[in-house]
Amino acid sequence: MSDLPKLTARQQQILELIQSAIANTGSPPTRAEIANELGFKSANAAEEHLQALARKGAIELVSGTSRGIRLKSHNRAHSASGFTEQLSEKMSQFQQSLLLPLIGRVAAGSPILAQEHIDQSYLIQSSLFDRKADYLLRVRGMSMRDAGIMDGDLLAVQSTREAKNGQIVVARLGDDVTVKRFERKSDRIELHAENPDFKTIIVQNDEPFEIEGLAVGLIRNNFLM
Amino acid sequence: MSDLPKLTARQQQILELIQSAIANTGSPPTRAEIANELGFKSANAAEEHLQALARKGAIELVSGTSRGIRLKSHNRAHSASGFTEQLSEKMSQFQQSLLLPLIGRVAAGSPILAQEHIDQSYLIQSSLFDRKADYLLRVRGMSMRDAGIMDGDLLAVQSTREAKNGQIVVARLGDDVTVKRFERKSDRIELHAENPDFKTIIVQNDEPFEIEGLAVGLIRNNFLM
DNA sequence: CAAATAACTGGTTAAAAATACAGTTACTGG
DNA sequence: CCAGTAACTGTATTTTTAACCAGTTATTTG
Repeated sequence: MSDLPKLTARQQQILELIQSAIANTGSPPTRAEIANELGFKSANAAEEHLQALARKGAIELVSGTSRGIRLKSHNRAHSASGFTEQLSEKMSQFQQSLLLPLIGRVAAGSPILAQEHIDQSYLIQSSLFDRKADYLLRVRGMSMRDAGIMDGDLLAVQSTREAKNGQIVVARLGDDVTVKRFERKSDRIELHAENPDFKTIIVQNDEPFEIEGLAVGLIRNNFLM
Repeated sequence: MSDLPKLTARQQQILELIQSAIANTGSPPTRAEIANELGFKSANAAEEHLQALARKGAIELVSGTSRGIRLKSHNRAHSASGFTEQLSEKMSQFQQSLLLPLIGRVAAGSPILAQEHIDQSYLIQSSLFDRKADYLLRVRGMSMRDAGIMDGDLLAVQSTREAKNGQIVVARLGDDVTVKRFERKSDRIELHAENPDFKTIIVQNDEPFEIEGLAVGLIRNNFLM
C-alpha cells in the first residue's frame, strides 16, 4: 500500500500523455515530444516533470536510454476521498484510466496454441467494467457465440485463479488457452461452450488445468467490414 | 487477409525479440540492443533485418525516431475506410480520449442527445473503434442477439443520417428508437432483427423514419451478475 | 516574509541511436 | 555457374535524445 504522493494537475496530464503515447505509438515519448505536445518551448520542462513523476513513484526513468520511461503499476483506487470533483472544467484529466495490453489471439473454438504477443495497448477508463481488468484478449472462434462473444472481440480479463460456477473464464489446458463457461463438479471440471456446435470440455482432476482469469468485460471494434 | 510474405527463421526470431522487448521493457529495442541480444557484432545486421521485416509488412519503421518500430497487427482489418484523416494539417501524434455520453432511456419524441438522457459519461480512447463514436447507447432487449448484441450492452454509435445495406443502425420510427440491421429496397426500408423470434420491420416510404446513427463498437460491462 | 516548490525559457553537451556505405560468406534458384 | 538474396562485419556520419546548468515567475508553505 505504498500511497504515492498525489500528483499536481499538470503532472497528471503528463502521465496521461505518456500513457496515451504508449497506447498510440507503441513507445513512451521523448522529452522533446512531450514538450512539443504541450507547447513547451523547452524540453527541460518535460524533463523536470518526468523527474517529479519519478520522485513520486508514478513512473520509473531508465537512465541513459531513449524513451526510457516506464509506468509503475499505479492501479490503486485514485481517491477514497468522498467528494467527487464537481469543479472539473477538464474532467477528463482526472479520470482514472488504465493502459490494458492486448494479448493477441486466443482460440475460443477447438483450442489453438495461443501466441502471447502484445500487439498494442488501449487506454481504458477503470470504471468502464464492474471489476478491474488486467488485460484484453482477442477472441477467436465462435464457441461462445450464444453468450454474445464473437470472433475478433476483445475480452477484458481480470487475472485470477479462482472462479465460481457459471462464470466465463479464460482457462489454460496445457499449452492451450480457451474461453469457456466454468462449472466445477465433484470429480471434474466442465468447460461449457455457448454454442451447440461445440462440445463441453471435461477436465479430470489429474489433467493439467489452470484458470487464467475471469471475463469482466467485452469490447467489439470490428463492426464495419 | 493480408498474406504477408513468409519470414525466414532468423526474421521470425527478430520479430519475436521485438515483441519480447516491448513486453519486458515497454519499448521496442534499438538496433544496437537487437544486435547485442543476438550476438551480432554490428548493429547494421539488425538494421537490415528490420528493413526486411518492414518490406514484408511485419513491422513498420518510423524513420528518424529512436525505437521507431511498430508491430503491424496482421490479425485485423483495421479500417476499410481508406480516407482516414489525411486531410488533417498536422494531426497530433498523440490521439486523445473522448468523453462519450451514455444514453440510457430515450424519451419518446425527443432527440437522442438531449441532456436529460445522459446518465454518465465514459472516457474512451478515440482509436478504440474503427470510426469515431459520438455516444453510447444502452441496448434494451434481445432482438440483435445473433449479432452478439445483448440486453444491457453499450453500443457505440456514430451520428449519421446515412447507412449502407447490411450495416447495423440506430433508427427512429416515430417515437421509438431501435437497433437493427439496415436494408434499403426500392420501395421500402427493412429493419432486420438478428433473432428469429423477432420479425423484420418494414418501413414504407411515407412512414416517419430516420437513421440516428451507425453502430461502430460495442462494450459489455455486466458480465458478473 | 523567506524559503521552498512548481512550472517554465534557453542553451549546452555527451551519449545513444539511426542509417548509410563498403565489404564478406553462404546458399538458392534458374 | 551466375545472379540474387540472406546474413552478416566494420566503419562512418548525422540526428536524436537525455541530462545538466543557469535563469525567471508565480504560488505555496512554514
